[in-house]
Amino acid sequence: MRVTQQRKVILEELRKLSTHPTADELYELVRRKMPHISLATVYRNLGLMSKSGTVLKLSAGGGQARYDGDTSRHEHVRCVVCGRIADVAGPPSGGFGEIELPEPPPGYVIEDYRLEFLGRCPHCRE
Amino acid sequence: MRVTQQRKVILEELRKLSTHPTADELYELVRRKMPHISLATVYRNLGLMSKSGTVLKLSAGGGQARYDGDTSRHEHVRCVVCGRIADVAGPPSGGFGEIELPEPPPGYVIEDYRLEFLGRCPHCRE
DNA sequence: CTCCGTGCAAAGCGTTTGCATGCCG
DNA sequence: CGGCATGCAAACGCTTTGCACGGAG
Repeated sequence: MRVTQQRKVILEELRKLSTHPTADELYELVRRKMPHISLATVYRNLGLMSKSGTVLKLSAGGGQARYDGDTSRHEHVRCVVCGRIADVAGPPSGGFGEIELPEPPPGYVIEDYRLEFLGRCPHCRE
Repeated sequence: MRVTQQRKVILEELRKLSTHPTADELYELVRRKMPHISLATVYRNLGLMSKSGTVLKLSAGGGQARYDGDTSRHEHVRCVVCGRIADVAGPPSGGFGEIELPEPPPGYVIEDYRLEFLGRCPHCRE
């Protein structure tokens, strides 16, 4: 995988953030450093980097995907109103962080889990 | 909320299934009973019913949403290859089923969680 | 010099919506 | 009969893709 200017800037900007931006939020930021980059390039590289495990893709429930430059196992809260995501301090003490995989339905294999908390962000609490 | 023929058939068909169909899978089934129903109606009603809590919308990670006629709290496995969903027998013993909500980030309120297991269905195990 | 990666624009996919008609209550 | 729900088709939002050019190795 070639090291292009675009890839470097995309990853740098993503890693600076703890806001779990959407592709186009990140695009806007990257554009300040590299005004003629295209949104397609941002999508393409976020796609590749999430497949290779360099970044995490937090696919929303129907809306836009959000991306996380921190790939260590940690949990998130998603605001049910605006979709914003924040890191949850934990993990454990509560028992998540290492959830025991259950008995799979016949024929299935269970390999992993996905846990996310739902709530409201400061901006959406009315 | 009016009781129309369409709504009755949609809900009946969904409740017959344990396959967690997508909107268009359900549309195909409903069409056998009601050939001139439109896909928009299926979407509209699944939307309304999931908002009112009559059915569960299991929003996929970017792909199509799937729907569940069983609204009691239970967990699912999603096949990472084809997206198919099955019920997990549990819950507990493993400690999920009642996950303790963690300390929220400053300003946030945490109200609920979403847990789903990832794996492979019988059809996608190569 | 060779290709992979890029920019641009158009296509794709699931879902939603505007409008005129139809049917529930 | 009044008004919400439907069917149809077009619009939508996010994401992906085809193509010709440009820059990394």
